[in-house]
Amino acid sequence: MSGNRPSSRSRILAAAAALARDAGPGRLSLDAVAARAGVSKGGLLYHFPSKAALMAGLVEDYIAEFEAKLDSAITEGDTEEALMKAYIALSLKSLDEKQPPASWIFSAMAEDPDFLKPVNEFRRKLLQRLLSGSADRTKALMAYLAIEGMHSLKLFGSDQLSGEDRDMIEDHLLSQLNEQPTSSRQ
Amino acid sequence: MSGNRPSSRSRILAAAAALARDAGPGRLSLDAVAARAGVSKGGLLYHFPSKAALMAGLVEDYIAEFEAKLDSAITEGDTEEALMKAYIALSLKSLDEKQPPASWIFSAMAEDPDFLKPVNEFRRKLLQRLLSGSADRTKALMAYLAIEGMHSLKLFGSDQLSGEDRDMIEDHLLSQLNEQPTSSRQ
DNA sequence: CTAACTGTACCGTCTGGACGGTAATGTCAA
DNA sequence: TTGACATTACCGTCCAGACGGTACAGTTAG
Repeated sequence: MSGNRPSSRSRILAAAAALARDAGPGRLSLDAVAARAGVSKGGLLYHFPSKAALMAGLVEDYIAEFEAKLDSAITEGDTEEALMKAYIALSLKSLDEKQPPASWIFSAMAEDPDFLKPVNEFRRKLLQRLLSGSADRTKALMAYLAIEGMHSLKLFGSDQLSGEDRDMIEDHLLSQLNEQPTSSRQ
Repeated sequence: MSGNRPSSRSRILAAAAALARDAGPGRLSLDAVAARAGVSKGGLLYHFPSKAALMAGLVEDYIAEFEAKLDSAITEGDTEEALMKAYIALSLKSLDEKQPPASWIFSAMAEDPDFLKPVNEFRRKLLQRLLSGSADRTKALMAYLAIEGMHSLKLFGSDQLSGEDRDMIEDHLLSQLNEQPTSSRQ
């Protein structure tokens, strides 16, 4: 369904994301996005016939990109634990580097919280896979929540965690994978 | 600085929070808030002379309320660990019950991310206190991040966690408080 | 010929905010 | 006690600008 246009579509999406970061999530107007993408407003509306379509496109690409990275990080035949390992590495990498936060999420949320439903659905399935592949449910939940927490801090522009703290957490999460479960009930 | 007005000011704030939940964070207009609060727009502008002032009021009350609850939960003379215990209990309670999420945060974020600076600052200090009162930095960080993660899930309207999962996490977090630290470096 | 635009001109709606007015309550000097 | 004035707490109206979206004629590359 999603075409593999190399230039315009992705340039518009990138411009929208950059604009939400630079100008603030509330300043994400069609005019501003078009200007930033170097495209006329008519051209923007050609690719995304409404603002809702733009938001949906942002969400779609966001999920697809993450899924692709996750899939490529986990080679076939791996154990179920490999998924958790890949998820930890992938998340921490996106957190660690100077990669900017996905501030456009706030734009989508303000426009209509339903735009984020596909993301929630994706995450729900991911958590299920993570849990089913883990011997200790509590530890797996803690890992997932801690990563979610770091994403949240990043998203809200908080710099409460130092690089060393992040490394500590990563070490901790990875080391937990190679331990036997402690009192896993059910 | 913040007066203890019993009716109008707090009614407006409550109306704003309710409206962000019901109509969506992007629909938080002065007109809508005024109507919901049973006040004319002029009346609203009397209490909050600009939309920015409204947002600041929301943030201020949010922090003050949380701080008050935290302070009242921790009696004087308690050990440093009591703060973490109180924080866990307080957070989980606000997560567990049918208490609605603070969706107005998205409105504030869309308007201007700087509105959330006081919240980040408050949280930063809280984390410092939490860490300084903890023997095992990694465990304390994990606890903080896991709670942050649960807050994030709630805020984004995700229901990935069941009530049992939340109870499991709470048990885990509290049990961690009564254990000796494992390989605390530095 | 067609797809992929550009550019311009609009339109209706919503929004923050300014403004003037007003009723009630309080203050205080003569 | 009373009259003059000040403050508080609003109400109702108005407006300029921004916004999403439409319409359409023209242009350019394959």
